Amino acid sequence: MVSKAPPCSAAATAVSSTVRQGRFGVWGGILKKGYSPGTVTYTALIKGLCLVDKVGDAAKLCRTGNTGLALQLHQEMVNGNGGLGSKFKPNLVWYSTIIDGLCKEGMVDKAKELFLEMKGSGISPDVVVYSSLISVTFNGLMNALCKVGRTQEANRLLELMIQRGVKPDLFRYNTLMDGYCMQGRLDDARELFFSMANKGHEPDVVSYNVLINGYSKSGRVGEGMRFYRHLIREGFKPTFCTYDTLLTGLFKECKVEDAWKIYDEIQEDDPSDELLGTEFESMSIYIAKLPSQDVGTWARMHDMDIRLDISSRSKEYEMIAVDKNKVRRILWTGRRIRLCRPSFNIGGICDDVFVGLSALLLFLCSFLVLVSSLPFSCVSVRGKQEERSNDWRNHRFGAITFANKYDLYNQGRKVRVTHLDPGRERERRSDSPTTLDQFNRRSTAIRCGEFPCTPLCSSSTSWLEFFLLISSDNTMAEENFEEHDMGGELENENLNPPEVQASENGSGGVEVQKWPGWPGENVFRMLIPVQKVGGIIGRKGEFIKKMCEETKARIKILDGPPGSIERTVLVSAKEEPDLPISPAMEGLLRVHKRIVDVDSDPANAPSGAGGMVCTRLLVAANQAGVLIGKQGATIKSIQDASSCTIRILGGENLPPFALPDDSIVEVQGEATGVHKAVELIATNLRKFLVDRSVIPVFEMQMQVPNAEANQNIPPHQPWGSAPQGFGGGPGFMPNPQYMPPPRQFDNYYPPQDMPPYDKQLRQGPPAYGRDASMGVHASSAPSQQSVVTKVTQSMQIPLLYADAVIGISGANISYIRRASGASIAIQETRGVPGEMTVEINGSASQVQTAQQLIQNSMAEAASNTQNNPAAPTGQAYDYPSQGPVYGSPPSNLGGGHAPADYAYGTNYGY
DNA sequence: TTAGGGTTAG
Repeated sequence: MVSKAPPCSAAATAVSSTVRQGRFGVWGGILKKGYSPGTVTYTALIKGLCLVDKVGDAAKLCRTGNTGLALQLHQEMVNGNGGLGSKFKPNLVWYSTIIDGLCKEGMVDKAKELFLEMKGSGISPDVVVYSSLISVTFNGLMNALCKVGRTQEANRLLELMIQRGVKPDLFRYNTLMDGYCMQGRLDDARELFFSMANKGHEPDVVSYNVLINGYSKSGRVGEGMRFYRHLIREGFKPTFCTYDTLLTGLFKECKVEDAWKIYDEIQEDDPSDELLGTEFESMSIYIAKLPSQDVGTWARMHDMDIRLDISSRSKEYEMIAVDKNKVRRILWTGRRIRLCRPSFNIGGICDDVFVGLSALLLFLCSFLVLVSSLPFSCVSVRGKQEERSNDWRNHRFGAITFANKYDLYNQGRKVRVTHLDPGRERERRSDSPTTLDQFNRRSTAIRCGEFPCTPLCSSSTSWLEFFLLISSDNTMAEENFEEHDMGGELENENLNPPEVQASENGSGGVEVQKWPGWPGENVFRMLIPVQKVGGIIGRKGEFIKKMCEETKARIKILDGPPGSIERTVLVSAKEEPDLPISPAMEGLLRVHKRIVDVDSDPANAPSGAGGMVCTRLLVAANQAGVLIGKQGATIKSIQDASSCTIRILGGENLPPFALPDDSIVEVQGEATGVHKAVELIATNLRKFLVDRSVIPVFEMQMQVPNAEANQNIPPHQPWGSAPQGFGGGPGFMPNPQYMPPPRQFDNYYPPQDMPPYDKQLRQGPPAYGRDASMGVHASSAPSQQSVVTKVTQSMQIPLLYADAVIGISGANISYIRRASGASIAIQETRGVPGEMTVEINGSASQVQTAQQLIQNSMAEAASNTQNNPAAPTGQAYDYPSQGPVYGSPPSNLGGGHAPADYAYGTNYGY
């Protein structure tokens, strides 16, 4: 702020005279320009305003951090001394404004003093004055140290207001309800809601929002939903806040399916895109906690066209395409591509310097494209690289895939690639349009020489971005974007010089090869128990050799880390698009046949064939997404056709040698069925093609031991054993609802990619497996809800620690809620004085995180107490109890009673 | 007759 006030005395004189002449505009302009007047000037201005009956404006000046001055002037007025005092007496507006200013600055006692003084001088406070005091009193309630006293104070004040004939207005009711909600007194809030109409105030949308918010925060979102339905029935238009609070509650309580329904409703009811143009915080919170392995949910969110804010996008990749006519944004997760509404979030982009830079570049590119006559299109591929992963490849491969997918090279387009590597704080770009071959060679150089598969920079994440400037007048039609999956992470990377080949297409014609290595290779990875390895290789390699010869597939059993119970069989072969079963599929099925001893002729089936077997395939996350299909349709159809149970597993189920983005497809059932399922799975996955040259990379990476991250995994199910129930395998806890009380955890911070304690708490298989195995055919709503298994845990905490756990203004508990994602309710422990019950609800990891954070808070408080024995006292807290458990709720409140039923006690101590 | 205050979400 500039401080260039004219010399004080001169200014004061100038102001006084200016103001007296009513020329406020001049001074308003000066103030707006950033001049900071000195006290003398201010005083002169305020006095001048008062004298010309602009009391409100004068008092407003006092409120902007000038309460001291205001009080001084006030005193002058009251005492009647000095120039102002003799001419101006404080009136209702003056008091009102000053009191409000004091309240806002936390000087409640001084505000009270003025309140009394005002009444003493015969000025009756009106609803505005009461409101300021009540608001501050209620806000003060959030302060864990004194809220009990403040509740009563606020109630008394309200009562006084009513007694004096000052009627609460709609705002007041809403404030009051919110106050009750903040205290967890939801039943009181609810009663007040229903009693409002009787007092001549129909609830408005804010009234509903307050209650929905209250219920959402207290883990009673079901009731929040009822109010939401009520709101709709009454013909109100929900606001952004309605939805965001409701969604927050639904996500907190893991009612994901309901949340999606609400989101659908928003889409239906919001054709103007008013609401959807804003990013839902609730979504972001949910998404931030969504495991990247949860492909189904990700895919579904993209199907639903859910917008993500910038932080949520860090989990995925974003492509922005600009061509001469259209600007499009494409969200791309798990390499599934989705076209979104064209929009740029400038505000969000500014959150991140690099992203801002990228956006700038992109805009420059788009500017070029749009204003110049150059027939260029610009495509940006970017994403956040996570430490210890090889995600950087995805971006580059994404760029290549993009170009390949739209056959840009073959159409004679030239592609200019710009790559930005902020981790190294330098920019690298190719200055001339490249051919595919040049591009590939450059990519190879990047991959081999300049991009180790280790963190690019010291921070845990860094942004990577590629720009393609594609010389074209081609229109990348929207439908092209819509339906394409982007294929595997290594898809269509071509490092070899172009070969000129021809292959027959389905109609018998000859089609020139589209790009070198076209169409690429199928790669399948099957996990097998080590004891089955011999059965595949055969004596002197006879089996494996024969299988390779007969199927034309490459079959390799990868080395595993010492002691591992599983090995990977990698089967690859060039795709033959016209064959119903590609060579690699054939190879995979042959290997599988050896594993499960299944015979194509059931008559020759060995005795084991009728038993239950379990086959596991390793697939990239995006492949798992494809297998699941829209609403789980694909996985269901495979299960139906094969009579098997198929589950997609991730996280702790992965073997140590799995790649970061891998999932397991586990098929359980009768051997013949499992074999059929494997065939169907392979059929679905054959469209994921990689260039031959990257297969060794695959092999190499899978043979790099990564032991420490996975050492504690419970042993996998024994091969071929009967499918287990949903209780989890050995090493899993039973239903966590009945777990013993939590212990102290020594190391809270888990490895980065692993949700804490999921290993211990996970119950049952992931949702898709479960839904499918239960034979759910109801097409309307497959239970996505179970994607996050809900757990409830209670902790008994001495009230001594209430302050530590809740924090000032609930700051700690809010933080814990937010950090853990769990829904946390605190209430008195019935029958145990001096203790409170903290009920935590959420996914296993959320609950565990919350528990740990609570314990941390307590431990910290305990150590502080040791250092400072005067610290926490055993004060009882009522935050945030559910229902009117604490204190004495206002008697006869609401519930259809007459207005006269408002009785808040009688003595108000002002 | 009005000023003056302003509720929910992040």
